Amino acid sequence: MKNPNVNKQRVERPKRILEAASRLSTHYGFDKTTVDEIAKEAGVSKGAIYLVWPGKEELIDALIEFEMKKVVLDLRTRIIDDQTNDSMAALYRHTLLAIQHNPLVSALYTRNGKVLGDFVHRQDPERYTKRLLMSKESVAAMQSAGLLREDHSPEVITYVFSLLALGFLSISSVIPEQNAPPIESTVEAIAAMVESGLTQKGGSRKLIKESALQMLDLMIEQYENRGTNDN
Amino acid sequence: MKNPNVNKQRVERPKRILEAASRLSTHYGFDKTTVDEIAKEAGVSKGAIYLVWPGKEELIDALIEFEMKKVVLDLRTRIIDDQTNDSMAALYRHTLLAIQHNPLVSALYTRNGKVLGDFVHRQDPERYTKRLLMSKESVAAMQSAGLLREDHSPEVITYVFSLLALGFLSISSVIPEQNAPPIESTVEAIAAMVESGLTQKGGSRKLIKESALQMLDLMIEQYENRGTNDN
DNA sequence: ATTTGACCAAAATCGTATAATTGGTCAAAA
DNA sequence: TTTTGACCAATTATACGATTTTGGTCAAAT
Repeated sequence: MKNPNVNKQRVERPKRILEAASRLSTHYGFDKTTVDEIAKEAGVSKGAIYLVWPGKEELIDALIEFEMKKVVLDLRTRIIDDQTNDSMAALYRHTLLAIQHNPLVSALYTRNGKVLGDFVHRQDPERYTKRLLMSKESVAAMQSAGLLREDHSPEVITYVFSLLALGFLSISSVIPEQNAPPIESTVEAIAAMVESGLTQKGGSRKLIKESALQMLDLMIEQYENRGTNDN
Repeated sequence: MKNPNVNKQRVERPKRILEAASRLSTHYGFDKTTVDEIAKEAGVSKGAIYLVWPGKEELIDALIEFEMKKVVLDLRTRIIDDQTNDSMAALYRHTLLAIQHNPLVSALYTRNGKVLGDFVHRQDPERYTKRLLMSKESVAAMQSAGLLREDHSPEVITYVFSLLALGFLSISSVIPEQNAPPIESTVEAIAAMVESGLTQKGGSRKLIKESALQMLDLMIEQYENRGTNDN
């Protein structure tokens, strides 16, 4: 406790382990990645992992949360950095790209069995069906704020957002990337479609960015609280 | 040859076999369905099947063509019957519903391994990636005719059409149907989105229907020619 | 001239004994 | 006190022979 380096080392260790697990899992899948390999990759012993989590299952849980948080943080900076275009389209575009940029979350979303393995599926199927896209509630809130059209129910809009993302993320396995147009133009077209088809004209651009960031900060806060808790 | 019933019986038999194969394959998948079972279900002997096709592989090929043709015919009647709404939105809506209505084609589109089995994947992967949705060429033609927006390339629009359909068809495996909004409202929202996001305002409604039917008739003709050929 | 179904070789499946791997533990080292 | 890694039980992979299933054939029946 005297040496702050030791303390820092200790609090950063779970993170290092998760990063190792992330690297290996994206490459070989959850099932094919062993606890031993993760330990080796993280430069710690196997026992050290069991000092943090009671079992591999809980490690995977933590890994998924970790990756989801990374995506949310990535999305946050994408939105903040983009100062030229505070539109609903831009918001959705950044969301798609942020998810696509993260292989594990992408696999989780598309239910890619190769990466997820049987591991994740064995449990109750609902467990990993966490919402990354806007929730029904957020959509409803945005409708009230005059940002999204109100002639579709929040359920339907949320559903369309999801299916659009799913299609975007899975299409590469049907149409090989070499036959596909550049991602940028695709995302651009999707975003434009969402903009003209689902948003309310004349909504405050400032409000869009604000409420999006508010939503994300809430999610980040939730991740942080959960991470602090026992597990 | 004297009795016309015999002749009719003969020409209809391949169809009966395909229908039997269709029934069994949608239920058990290609792999789990045996040639013998198909013969039993169709009320013919196994040899009779080999009188029509040289092997199971060719039977599956024929089955897929058969189902695709069914979808195209279904789509055709949907479009013709819908006299109230000759919009691009309606066209796309009918397409989605027609595909979704056919389990085999739906499985082919979403690459559902349970139904397709290893059988279809063993071959060159391109083989069964036939376009059902509008081709690049059709899209380009519709752009020239002022029906689709020209600020996206034909490739991008085709790609977005595909990914949207893929998302629509696969979402049920991620979000269970009980948690989903009614299909009608979903399709409605998607169609509205396509309409406002990808179509050119002021395009002739008559032209939309006309060119759609023209395209479908061309496809049907192609199926018919192929069916007449040797195999 | 057609159609059938018993028949066959090849492939898939099953049963199982053996070997290798892996999640998890804990006495010992640091 | 904290961390490690040899160790173990249990699960999973492998090998392989026996058994069943299945795609495909063809002499016989219709």
